[in-house]
Amino acid sequence: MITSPRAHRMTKQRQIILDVLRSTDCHPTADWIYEKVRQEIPRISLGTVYRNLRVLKEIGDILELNYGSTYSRFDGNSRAHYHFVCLECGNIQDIHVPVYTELDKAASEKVDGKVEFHRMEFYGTCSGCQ
Amino acid sequence: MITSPRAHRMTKQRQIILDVLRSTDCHPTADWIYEKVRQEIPRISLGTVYRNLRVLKEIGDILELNYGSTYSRFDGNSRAHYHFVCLECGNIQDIHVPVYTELDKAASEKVDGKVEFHRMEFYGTCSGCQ
DNA sequence: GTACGTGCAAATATTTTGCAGCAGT
DNA sequence: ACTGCTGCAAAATATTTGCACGTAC
Repeated sequence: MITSPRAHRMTKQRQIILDVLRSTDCHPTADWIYEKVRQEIPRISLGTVYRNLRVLKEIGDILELNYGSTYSRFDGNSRAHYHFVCLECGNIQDIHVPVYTELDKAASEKVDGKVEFHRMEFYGTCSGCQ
Repeated sequence: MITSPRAHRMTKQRQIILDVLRSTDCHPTADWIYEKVRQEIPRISLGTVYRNLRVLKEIGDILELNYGSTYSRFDGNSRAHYHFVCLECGNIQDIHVPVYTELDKAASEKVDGKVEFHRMEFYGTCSGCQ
């Protein structure tokens, strides 16, 4: 018998978590998502939110960000893109520039292994904090 | 009276923590550093290690990395450089390529704020995990 | 019907902090 | 001497997990 890859069920909880994440352009924390989803499913637990965020990340539907904080933020846009992090307020913006895939090749030659992709975060001060 | 910038004292603890971090090319966790420093100062506390890592980071002597883990890793090399993270084992290598400072300028034009620097991490599989 | 998913609560893991005494400058 | 720093222990924070029941497929 062939071991099939683990099937994922689209539960009401998982769907709404994904919807919440896709409907915002901020990069929320697990707790922010929890509060938001609770407006639709009041009895959902924080554990369920975390479990679903992990699954969605493994599937590749969302990204987990952890830039300088003790907690993670999540991004409903899984296409490769860069971020701008404000050093003052911690806010994160998406940056709309094409991804420099050629950098992976340059890095490959300097590394003991196989490079698959990269992430880049720009840091500075956002206009609100100037 | 002029408020002077807060002075930092170079204690035995702080010096040894910095020495430990500078003498390794791995990117250790706070706990790894704690165990290492304990060989020299057996009664040091983990709280002291965390407090000093924070100060050293603020001074700019070390870097705090948190790429995909629930815990931070630290880097005794504070000059700008890139990292290669193995997706299998979590190991981190330094990459010796010149830093692309021109990317900051390109990002500046797309961002609502002032870009000061960037960080980049390459992901893939290290040779030991192939 | 099967086995993945859920809610709940307790457990982990990591990092921070209050306090009284210690030590660098 | 002044004030930052330390060890200790407890607290705070974020995330994970065991369990019995629920539900997507």
